[in-house]
Amino acid sequence: MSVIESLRDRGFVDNTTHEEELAAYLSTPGRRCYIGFDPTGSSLHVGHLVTVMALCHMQRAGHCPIALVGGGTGMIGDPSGKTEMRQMLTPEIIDENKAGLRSQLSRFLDFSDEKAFLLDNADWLTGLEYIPFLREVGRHFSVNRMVKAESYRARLDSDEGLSFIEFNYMLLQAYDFYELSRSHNCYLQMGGSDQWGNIVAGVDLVRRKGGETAFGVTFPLIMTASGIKMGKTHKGAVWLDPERTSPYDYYQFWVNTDDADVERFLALFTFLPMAEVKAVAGLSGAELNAAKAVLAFEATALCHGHEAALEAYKSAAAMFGVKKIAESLLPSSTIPRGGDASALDSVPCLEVETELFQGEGVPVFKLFALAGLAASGGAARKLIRQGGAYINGERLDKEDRLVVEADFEGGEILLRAGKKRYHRIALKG
RNA sequence: GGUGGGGUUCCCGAGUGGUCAAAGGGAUCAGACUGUAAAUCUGACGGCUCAGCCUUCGGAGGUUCAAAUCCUCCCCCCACCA
Repeated sequence: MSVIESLRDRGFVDNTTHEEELAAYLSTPGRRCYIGFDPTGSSLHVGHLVTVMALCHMQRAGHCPIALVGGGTGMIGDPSGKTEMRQMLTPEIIDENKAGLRSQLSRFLDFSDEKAFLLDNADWLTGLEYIPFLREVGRHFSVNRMVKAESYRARLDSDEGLSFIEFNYMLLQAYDFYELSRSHNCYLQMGGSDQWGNIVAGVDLVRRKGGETAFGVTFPLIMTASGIKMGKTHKGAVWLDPERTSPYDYYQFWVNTDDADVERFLALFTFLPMAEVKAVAGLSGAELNAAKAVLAFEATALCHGHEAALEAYKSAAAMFGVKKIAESLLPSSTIPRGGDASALDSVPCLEVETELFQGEGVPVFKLFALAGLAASGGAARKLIRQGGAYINGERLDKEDRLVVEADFEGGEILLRAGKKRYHRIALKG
């Protein structure tokens, strides 16, 4: 099975340009393909994962992925899929974000020995000169057609309008593709479905300027069954950066996957064989729940490593109970199947001075606020009032109950807010 | 530049002098039910040192015992016209 077929099978493909030629292009190993990443944030989040996984699949299939950081285009801002104008980024912030991107991508891709590249389009975009650019690139673009592109139309119809700087985005992204085709022999660009217009513009430009065929593939926008953009939660994005979203929280994010999404997500976000993934379709109840654990385990292992995944798994087992995961369920997964030892190590922990708990002690609601389980002291009080706060497994009934040294078991206290959020408090020293 | 319409608590959106921390919906949080899911029901939902106090309705002043609501100036947004 070719990569492209395999990607299609796993649900990655939304649209492609000239399908047959593309399949032929990819039948030779070592082909280059690229995806652009906006350096608008210092960390990637789950919403980027589809594109990252696609690059992984390419690399595993023997091709050479290029992650293109939009250091240049980031100074413009892509209007696609945005209802309002982007904030322009300063070069310093872009630099910082680039560094973060690189470290995260290298968890997924092997950048050694030119097996993959990380490039920055600032390298060729910032030096462009206006008049030559217009003469060489601009003349290939029909404003009539650009205006019809989905990415612009939404903005043209909106109250916000479209600024001229953003209108140029398409030309620059198209130019990227042209540049990569020449400098890196790269003839395939992939991206989210909102990038279709930009990608096609690049394909056209490569043809017009070089007379060569280039290809484009877009991925569907992944929505959860409840209709939210993948990776967005109430709290904002689920980050790939362990500093921002701990491996434990990352694991929990996946465990909390909607029933209806499990099979689809296993296909997209793990490398488990499709034959096994498809078997999940018929499951329900506890079995389906076990499949979520596998999904969480595999996804966490990919992003944070096997060790971290194991820890998150154990912590979950400690708090929610050990689940038996049948040998026959997704057998390729390396998730522990029996009920082995559990650990709390990956539950976030806050160290506090011992003195605080000597004498009077500290009112519990303050601890909840301190640990970040409640946004403020007031919110913590509310939580307790509603019966959603626990200390060492016991439900609290008094907001200002004082916590003293004697409450610590083995130097630690386990706080719990609601059903799923835990935090440890440990004595310092 | 002209004319008209707007800016309300996370979002949408009521509210035209006191009864307004401000209707209703969404989102969120908690509880019940479950499978750490969904759906449903219940409660919470500006802040706090929480039976009380403090701060909000674009900004700054003013009128009034009392203003989100009235007046003045300013800022910003939108539509149409230029």
